[in-house]
Amino acid sequence: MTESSRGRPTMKDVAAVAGVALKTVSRVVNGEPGVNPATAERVASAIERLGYRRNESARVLRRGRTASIGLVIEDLADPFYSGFSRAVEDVALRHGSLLVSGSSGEDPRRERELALAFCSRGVDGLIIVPAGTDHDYLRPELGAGVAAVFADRPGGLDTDTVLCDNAGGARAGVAHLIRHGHRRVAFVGDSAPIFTSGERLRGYRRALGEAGLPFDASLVATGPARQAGPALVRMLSGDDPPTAVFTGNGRITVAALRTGHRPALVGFDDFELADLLDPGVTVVAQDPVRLGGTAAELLFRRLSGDHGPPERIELPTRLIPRGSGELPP
Amino acid sequence: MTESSRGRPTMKDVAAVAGVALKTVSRVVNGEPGVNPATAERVASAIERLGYRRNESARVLRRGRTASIGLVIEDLADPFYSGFSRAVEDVALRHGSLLVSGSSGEDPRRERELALAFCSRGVDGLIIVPAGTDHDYLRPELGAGVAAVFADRPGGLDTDTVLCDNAGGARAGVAHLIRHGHRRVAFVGDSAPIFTSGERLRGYRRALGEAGLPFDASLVATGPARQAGPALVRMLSGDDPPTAVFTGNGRITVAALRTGHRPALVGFDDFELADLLDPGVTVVAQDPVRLGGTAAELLFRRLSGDHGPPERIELPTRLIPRGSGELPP
DNA sequence: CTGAAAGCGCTAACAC
DNA sequence: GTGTTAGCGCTTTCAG
Repeated sequence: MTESSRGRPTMKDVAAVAGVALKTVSRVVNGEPGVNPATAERVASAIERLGYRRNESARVLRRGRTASIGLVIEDLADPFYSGFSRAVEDVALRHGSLLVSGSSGEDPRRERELALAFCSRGVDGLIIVPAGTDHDYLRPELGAGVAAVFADRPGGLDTDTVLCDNAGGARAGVAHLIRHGHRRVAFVGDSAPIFTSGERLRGYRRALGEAGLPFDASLVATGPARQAGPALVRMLSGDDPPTAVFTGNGRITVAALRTGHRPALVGFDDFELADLLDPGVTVVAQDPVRLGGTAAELLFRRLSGDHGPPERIELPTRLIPRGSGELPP
Repeated sequence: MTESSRGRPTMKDVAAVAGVALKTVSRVVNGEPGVNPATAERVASAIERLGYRRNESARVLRRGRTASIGLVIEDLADPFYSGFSRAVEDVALRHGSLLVSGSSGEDPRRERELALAFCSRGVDGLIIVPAGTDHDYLRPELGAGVAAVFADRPGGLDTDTVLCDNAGGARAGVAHLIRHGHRRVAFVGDSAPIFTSGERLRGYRRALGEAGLPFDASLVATGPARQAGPALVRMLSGDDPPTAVFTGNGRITVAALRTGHRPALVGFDDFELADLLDPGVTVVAQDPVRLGGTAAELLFRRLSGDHGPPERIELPTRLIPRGSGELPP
């Protein structure tokens, strides 16, 4: 062994073996110009022989940038977010960055912990699906040069944000049901304080209003997905039950399907096999891959020096009729 | 501003503000014992005032450990791996570690790149779902003290490995079809060189053998998931078609369902909504969450100093009859 | 084209 | 209890 005792070889070890100065090794490792090809060759073979690999931690300490970005989402196991994350990963890869990620589980404290832990590790930028609304904790980090993009929901800071058209999508979905003759349309959605849930509820009310239908609070149920099924069953077995249901996200749509009841149904979010059920499930689809990709592109644009004013991008949704939304009352 | 020019405040800055030595700040930040409560309080308030946060890169450079682990999977967007990843994340969180992850896309070169990039960043350990079979590239890293666990498939190195009982599961699934009267059972699976695919095919053959049925190569199709549908259709429309199909993974099961044909079917891997289709899809379920959790626990056990011989754990599968596997020939 | 020296922010080892 | 010193492995000056 040539290197100093146990542990990985360092540039110093490589330099010793190649018979050059440490700085020359650095030049070769980083592909800097201005090294004699013969020297470079000697260094390269020393690197090979020693199995040398650059220590990123040391490099980061010196340079300040890590070529990594942090991602905070709600739950990696949710298909929506896993597609989203994969898109972010792909963009990161294309920009030579690694991805550090964590799930907040809709807990603002955990979101904060994760984001700050990522910053401590010197990520160059953050993509955050906000669990909370207060993001003052990020101020010092942004001041220190970390870029941040909010995705899926707006955060409590004026930075780049990528959303999808929640209200418009919900409005289109509910209007679709009304167009098919329904006058009592229920809304079963996520917990009310969640931004996307509120927006979708807003779209629901708007569609009702535009059709001249009254808003009936007894037709609205919001809460965690696991309560959605029972809530829907209660509604359907009450007096003057709804003939159609709009579900506020993919998990709730599935919960609704599991109740065994089959009212006319349009759900927010597309999901695998929606087309194979009987009837096929009509959905308002958003595109998690595009959402993630857009957020990541925005982030890397900032990282490469764009200092324009914060952008707010809203992606469109798409209504996909498959049968359940076209059932008559 | 008290701290040196722009950029984040350092321990030095905190020390200056608190009127103590740098080392005292270090003690407080790391919760080391032996600091006068009053002093600690002064330091704490200086930290608060300055918005100080410990620089992990510097800490890592000094200590050698990062409190982070690396995860290489096939595709984060695949529900199987997203459940798996989430389980790893949860265990990592419990051990105070962050997760750096990347998708190999079944490309051994990319697997290697990711794993080595993680090592360069000083991850304490790796969990790898091998895309390739040669893992010599990891030898220097293991030598330098990085722990590694292979999951879902064995790697080319004698380290801890967590698999599921692929052959046994497939055998049980195929036997189930045979028990329901089928004598011509097709196998549609993933590309042959993939470990899990080979094992499942082995289980298929074994079940045939045990039932005294001949192996007929024309009833076997292996390849990427997108070719599975057409291959199945070809089989079903040939002379003497199969009356039942065993599909080798979740994606292929879905592809089979999309063909519109409805032979008796048992699929490897459970998937959401399998029970809501008509008929419900009988599956051999493995548990990605348990697989990921087990791999992570194994890794952290090594990281906390267990030097026992490499373990190889095989998790059981579970046959879930739902209708499609009980159809008569 | 190549090298020597300084120092990134922190922790480990040892004083006081 | 607290402070001083050295140095982790690298990049950044600045000199040859």
